Amino acid sequence: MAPLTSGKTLTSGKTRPIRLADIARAAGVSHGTASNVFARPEIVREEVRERVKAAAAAMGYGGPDPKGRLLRAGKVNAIGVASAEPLSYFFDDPFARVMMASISQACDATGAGISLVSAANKEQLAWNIQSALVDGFIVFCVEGGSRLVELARERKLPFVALDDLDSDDNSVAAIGVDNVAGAGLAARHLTELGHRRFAVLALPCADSGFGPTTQAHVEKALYSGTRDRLRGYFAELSRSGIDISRVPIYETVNNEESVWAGLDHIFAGSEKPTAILAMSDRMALHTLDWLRRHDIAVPSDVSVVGFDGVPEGVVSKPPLTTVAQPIAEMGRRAVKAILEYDGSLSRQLLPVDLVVRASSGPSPT
Amino acid sequence: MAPLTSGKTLTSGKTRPIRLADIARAAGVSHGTASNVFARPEIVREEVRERVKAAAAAMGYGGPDPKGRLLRAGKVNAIGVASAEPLSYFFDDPFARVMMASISQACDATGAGISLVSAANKEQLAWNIQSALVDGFIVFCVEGGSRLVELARERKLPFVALDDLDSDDNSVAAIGVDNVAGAGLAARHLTELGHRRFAVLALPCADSGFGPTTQAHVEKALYSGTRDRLRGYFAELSRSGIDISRVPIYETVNNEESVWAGLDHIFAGSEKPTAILAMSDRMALHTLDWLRRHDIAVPSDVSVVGFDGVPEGVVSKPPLTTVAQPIAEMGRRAVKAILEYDGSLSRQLLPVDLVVRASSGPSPT
DNA sequence: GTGAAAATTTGAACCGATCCAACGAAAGTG
DNA sequence: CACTTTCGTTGGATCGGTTCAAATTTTCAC
Repeated sequence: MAPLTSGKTLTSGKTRPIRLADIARAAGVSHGTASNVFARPEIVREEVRERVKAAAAAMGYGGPDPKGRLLRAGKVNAIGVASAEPLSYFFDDPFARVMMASISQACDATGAGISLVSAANKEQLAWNIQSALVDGFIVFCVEGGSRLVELARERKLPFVALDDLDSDDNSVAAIGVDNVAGAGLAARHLTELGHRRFAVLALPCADSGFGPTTQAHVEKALYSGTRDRLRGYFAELSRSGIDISRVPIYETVNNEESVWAGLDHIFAGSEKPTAILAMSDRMALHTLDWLRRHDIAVPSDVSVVGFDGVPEGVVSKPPLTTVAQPIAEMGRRAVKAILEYDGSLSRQLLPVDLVVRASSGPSPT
Repeated sequence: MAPLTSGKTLTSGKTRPIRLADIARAAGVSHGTASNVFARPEIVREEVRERVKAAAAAMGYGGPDPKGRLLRAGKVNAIGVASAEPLSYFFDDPFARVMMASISQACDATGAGISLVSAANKEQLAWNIQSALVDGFIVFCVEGGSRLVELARERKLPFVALDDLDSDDNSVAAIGVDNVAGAGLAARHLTELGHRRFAVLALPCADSGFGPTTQAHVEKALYSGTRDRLRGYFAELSRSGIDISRVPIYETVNNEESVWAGLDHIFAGSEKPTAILAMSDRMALHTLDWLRRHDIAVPSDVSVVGFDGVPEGVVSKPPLTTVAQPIAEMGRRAVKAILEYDGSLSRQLLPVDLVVRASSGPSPT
């Protein structure tokens, strides 16, 4: 039906895109008027308007190029969401997905677009952040968060770190939850159920891969959430008189392989835990899979408590007890912080909720 | 630690961003040289380079603004992914998610970014497409696809329609599957199992909401996939001697509410089906939920066959028999089509696969 | 027919960079 | 010492629009 006009014109073998100026010349009007025809048609006399539109159609003009407009307007009307993981993280990871759904709803409501910024390797990341066409960044702070924050800060654009309220560096705008308190809630829930033998599955602490680790090592974690959650667990366990130095900690990379390796390791010992504290629901869900495959009953043999509150935890077998973050609220606030940036530095600590479902129960011993 | 320089300077109450030209002046070099310091530092004499960098740091310059670079460079190095649904569709819908994961992997591999383009309402959509800073579009063609395609076409940028190989309009680059053949596979699978009483859950045909519909109405569906899948179902059922005029078709909007309403309607009749043909896995999964809640056993009472092949179908109760699209391959090809656009019009029809799992079995009658 | 008010149109300035031909200075060559 | 290279730097052109004050035309009242 519509002709396959290319928007380019063939001149001596070379092809050049059509500009607004070309249309203006063809229609015999000034650039200003031509621009108005597209941007504010109502102020242009009808006859002229039609003439310009006809010229545009005849030449296969695709409308004003946003690249040009952008420079003058200054605002891109899009926010960048950055992570140090590959782009597919946004669609694969349960926590990221819920967060993104919330962010996108907030963006939709205000008409802002979303640019996904990420990278397979570190050099690429820097370039991608530096050249992202956005009005601000929301930074996902898992693994490699601090570098990301540094890069975002250098752009001198509004940005907010998600879930990385590092108490050591409060010069960064951030929205997060009280990881210490949340972890404490999880630990207390289990001690109240009579559990005395624990194991912790930790989020990545360094770029070092996965394996058994120690409290001292976790204290140096790049991602403050990892550190704070461990502090929360241990503070609560100590209060119940549990010798935390004997609680095994296994550092994972938040995927099935490393979680299963961790459980293999933890359950190989002689003093098997009756309760697993997982720093993410994703790890907790992989744990449930592993336990089922090893015919260990949940929660009668082993209790599992996650962290995050992702929807998959509702339908897992059994449904997962977890520390729920107000993910939707965090997303909304992050978008608001970028879009309504006023130069101030907002650091918001949101409360978490212990959601008790069927993966936790009284200690068998 | 780092000072909270704002990248803006305060002049008589007004704030103005710092430009490369400001740095050049401060450092006493031409703007050409200042540009080189950031873009090709190796061709600038070290002494000068350091001086410029120092000036930039002192003034709180955040590096060359990509907005400026963009205009000159022409390429955005990002592809737009458009849908007529709200932005959260990309993170909520199982099919979209798998597709996006594949698209994002392909983008990561080439260093391209992703811009999500979408809109709550129609006017917004047009504007968003017209002003998206992208090098090309991948258009998700469910509901409202044709309008989207038209909008994308007007931008005169490379674009490819996903899953909308409308046989009536082959002037559009598209990557899709053989919907007729795929639907045929599903229907034949069920007829071979002895089923004779069918019901069809259809994807949206018009903006008209949901409710019972007819073959004639579906023929006019905006989204060609809906039409073609019905054609495929009915061609195969007819071949088995089934009176297709008596097969109920219920149009849904691909969500739980409309699917459940459809099933309420279908199972309210006297001639209850033994087999449900769902045009998407999402609908099929909602169907499994509905059947479980109504104590209708799958597959012994009713068989269900979906369409898409999303991962959720593997872990559903029972696992879903479906017509699997090569989603990952489609995503890869779509990205390739945009990034390596050479002016040609590629229309690719990919094969589908019947994946038999536990949601289909012999007819009870 | 005239002057003022209203409606349109114009054209230059600007947005913030990159690119490149030309130029100047330093280094190398015979 | 004159002459060619080589290296670094300069400044103007360009990318494709938008904006706004000023100029021009049209409309309208008297």
